[in-house]
Amino acid sequence: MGKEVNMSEYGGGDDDRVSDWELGLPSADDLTPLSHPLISPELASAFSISPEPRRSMTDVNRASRNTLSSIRGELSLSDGVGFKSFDEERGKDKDGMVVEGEESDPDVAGDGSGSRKVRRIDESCDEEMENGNDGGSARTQVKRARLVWTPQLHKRFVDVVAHLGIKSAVPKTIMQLMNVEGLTRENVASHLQKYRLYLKRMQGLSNEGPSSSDPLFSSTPVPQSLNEARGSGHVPMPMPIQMTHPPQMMHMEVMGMAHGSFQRYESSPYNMLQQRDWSGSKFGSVASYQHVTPNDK
DNA sequence: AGCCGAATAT
DNA sequence: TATATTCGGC
Repeated sequence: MGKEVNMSEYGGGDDDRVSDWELGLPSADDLTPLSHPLISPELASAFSISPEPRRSMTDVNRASRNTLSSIRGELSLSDGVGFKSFDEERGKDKDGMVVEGEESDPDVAGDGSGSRKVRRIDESCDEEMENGNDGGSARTQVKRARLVWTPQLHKRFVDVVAHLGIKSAVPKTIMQLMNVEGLTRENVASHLQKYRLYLKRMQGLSNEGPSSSDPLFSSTPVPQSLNEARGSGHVPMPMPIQMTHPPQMMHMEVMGMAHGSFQRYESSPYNMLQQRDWSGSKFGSVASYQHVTPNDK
């Protein structure tokens, strides 16, 4: 159930890569045993912290699958919909996971190991508000958490847009090519809107007239038939995006952050810190959903 | 109907 | 500010 991914070979070298990758992993002895609680039960109960989500082997296996699938090119946003199992916690599993601190949380980058802060662990159940409506449709749409455009996600977005050319770079197409599980057209549309404004500013600021050196405006014909890639149980192959030109970006620290900068995507320390070599054709960035605390109750 | 893009909302 | 949602046009 769920989703079957036809994992025939993509390139063939994947297994080797994974093996290499595994060499770098800590041995089982180095890891904190699953059974070992990070917070003592007393402490937990004292603070009304939910008593250890208790990771089972099932959980571990699932996380493992997620990681592997992202390695082989399938991105996925931690299931935004419906389920929020606790072990999907941010900052944990999934290799290059970027933790976006919401509100107050200045440390993030620091510790690579050890103490993960215990931040507001609450609301074990906030879905399902009762609907006193009469009649019938019991469809309660669970609200998705806000998508956080991590540098990796954004990079993929930019790559896809660049390779589509400005013309066919519309939300639906972009979404399809990005091939990120859970990413919606609306997500992309919203981001695209902002991105276009950003490009417009860049264009107007640097020099007048449509610069043909900008890949985005050179009307790249859509490569192949990227439509029709769906319908049949065909596994969407991670698109081997390689850019003809480096992404159009400049360091704009000089102009101050008032204008121009598209967030800090280009210079995020996370990039240096934990970006593997995405060069080539494999992708592995992961985005995270931020559960914006709606309202404490 | 579905998608897009701008405007507006959170 | 970043992202979501709404709204009008196609």
